[in-house]
Amino acid sequence: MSQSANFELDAFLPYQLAILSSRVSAEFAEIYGRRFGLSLAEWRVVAHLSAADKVSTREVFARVDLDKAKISRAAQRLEANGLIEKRQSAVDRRLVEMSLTQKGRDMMAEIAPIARRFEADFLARFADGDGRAFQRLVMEALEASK
Amino acid sequence: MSQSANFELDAFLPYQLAILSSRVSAEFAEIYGRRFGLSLAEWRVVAHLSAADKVSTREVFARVDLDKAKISRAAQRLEANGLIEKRQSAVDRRLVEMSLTQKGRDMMAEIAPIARRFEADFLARFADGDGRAFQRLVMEALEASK
DNA sequence: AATATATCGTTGGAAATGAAATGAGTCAAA
DNA sequence: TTTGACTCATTTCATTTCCAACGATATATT
Repeated sequence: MSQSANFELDAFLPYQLAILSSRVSAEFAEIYGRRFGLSLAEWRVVAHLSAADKVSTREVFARVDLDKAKISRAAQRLEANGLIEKRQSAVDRRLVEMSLTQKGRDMMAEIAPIARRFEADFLARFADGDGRAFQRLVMEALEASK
Repeated sequence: MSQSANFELDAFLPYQLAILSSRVSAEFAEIYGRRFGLSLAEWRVVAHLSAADKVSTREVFARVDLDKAKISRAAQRLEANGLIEKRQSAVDRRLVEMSLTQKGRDMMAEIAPIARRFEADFLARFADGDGRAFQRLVMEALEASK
């Protein structure tokens, strides 16, 4: 009998990782969704903008793991809601430079501590120093899979 | 100036986790997609069935982190392709019992070692014993977030 | 038994998604 | 300086997804 067909999905790391990630994301999305009406794509865009302003769609695209169409649509909604500004780059007129408005910065100033707290709470679920170890290993895996 | 608005998305664990998970899933999906024409949902269903046969949609739903509609549609395609069988449960006629056909078992017998190899290769990217440590911590996190 | 309530899997339809097409702009080579 | 090959952001369109409704069945209450 082919015993190798007997496969334990639960013990399969890619699956475990997917479950963990989707749970954590869903938990956090619940917060910024309920509180600020943001979608995941919108959250990522404003979060990225808060660190590096004057950013083109293309740069966001390169850094944030969303496809161009999603970013473009997220940016449209963010602009409509007054959270970001978009303007054509003077240097290269194909590029759209996005930046947070004051309203956008205010919102990020509210979300940032909530996000940090969320992360801290998550890490606190681990025993002892395991939280930090976990984060270190996640970063190691990210480096290795680039 | 509100410095707390300055948020480093790259260093935010939920984001890191999402990136890592989607990269790993995409890599593996490439394999079962190209080689067996399976979607993610289909892969999960057959993988789950390989360990526990005679399973209702509802049980798959409970264990596999997919919504009912997706499972139902995945099962339809799998049945159409002769990989699973569906029959009404004699005990409770609302339930649909799914199980792998011989063809389905054969396919899983092919995929299983590929999956195990994929996982091993991924773990080997880590330094030293870090791979096992990582998997242990992922499981710890899953337990803690139930 | 009759009725009400809950659960099962599937389906319909609105919304989201992603791949490719589009149109505007840049740049290099002849 | 014209041509052609690229690149950028948006839009289009076919597909997928998700939620809620549905019909069928089961269970609890009267």
